[in-house]
Amino acid sequence: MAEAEAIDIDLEIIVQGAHGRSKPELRLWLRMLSTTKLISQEIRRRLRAEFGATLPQFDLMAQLYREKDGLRLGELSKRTMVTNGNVTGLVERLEADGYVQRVTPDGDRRVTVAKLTEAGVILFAAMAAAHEGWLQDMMADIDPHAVTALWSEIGTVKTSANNHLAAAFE
Amino acid sequence: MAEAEAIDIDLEIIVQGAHGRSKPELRLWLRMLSTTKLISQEIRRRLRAEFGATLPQFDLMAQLYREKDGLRLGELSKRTMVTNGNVTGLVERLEADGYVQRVTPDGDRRVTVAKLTEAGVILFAAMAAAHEGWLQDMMADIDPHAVTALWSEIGTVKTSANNHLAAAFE
DNA sequence: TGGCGACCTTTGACATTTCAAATATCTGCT
DNA sequence: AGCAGATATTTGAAATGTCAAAGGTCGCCA
Repeated sequence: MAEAEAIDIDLEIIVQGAHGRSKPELRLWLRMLSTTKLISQEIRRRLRAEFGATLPQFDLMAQLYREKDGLRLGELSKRTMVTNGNVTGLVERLEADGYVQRVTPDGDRRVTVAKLTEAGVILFAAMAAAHEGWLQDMMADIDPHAVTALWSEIGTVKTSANNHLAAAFE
Repeated sequence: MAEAEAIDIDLEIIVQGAHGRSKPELRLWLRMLSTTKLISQEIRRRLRAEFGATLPQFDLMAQLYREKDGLRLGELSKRTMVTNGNVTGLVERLEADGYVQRVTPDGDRRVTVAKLTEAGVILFAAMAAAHEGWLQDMMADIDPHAVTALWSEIGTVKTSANNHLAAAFE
């Protein structure tokens, strides 16, 4: 299958107009976006193939995994960067599958707390181990120093972006 | 509104187990993912607010913009990294809005070629200009040298990932 | 010339996504 | 007590996303 050649074409050919050259910020963004998309899709494929799970489910379970007491849906929403309405459905399906359980605490009946079931803990532990391995595999060709350096540099990107969001004009 | 504080919590708190420390590759991945998500969402908000358009529509139009003769849907699918089935609907809606036109070439009736209409060209040009500005804004706090360096380093990430995809075992 | 296999797009079933509006519940103030 | 405003979640509509299967069309070869 001529699947591989498709991969190099990619999003990076976006915008940068007929004129040709585009601003470095735009180039960087397009490369970040296409790289992230590429890796995400690979992870999604493998999660599906090996565990029958989706990436959003994995993300959600990851948050619950490190909070044994569970999380309110609003907290889950913030941490997964997913809207409230979306969390509702995600949790619903995970509950139907028996990996997550919903509880309403006594104190406040507006609140719903989601936590992993035992089956959920077991499944997630397996997925997390595989997931980490996949990443090491996919990043195997990168100089280890570069990995750390990149982590740090991308931190500045994130900070900068955070400081220039239109929404949060408090 | 306590919107800003949510942003720093984020995906990065994924996985890395109860044990704490996680592999550098995983940390890098989580940071790339959360940063990309953050910026994507901001762009989506602004596209919607200022142009009533969605990000996938923008992406698709970007591809068509630089190919005046249009693209076959399969090509569009590869370049936007979106599945075939998805492209069908995307193009359908853009056609309904009058920004894209579908044509079946004489030679091969299996093929559908999509191209921007005049209205599409005009709209996209405006969006692209704004889009580039938003990115420069969001990346304003980054050292310009770092922007270029990052672009290059992320290239190695992309290459490495590409070389370790499970799918393309040709 | 008939048909098989390859190629291109659409369709259908689901899951995820966002936004906005609707529900429920709680809190504090009068 | 009682209600206004703040909080928390759900719902509903529309778009996007995947995958697998189905539909056409084409090319080639026996």
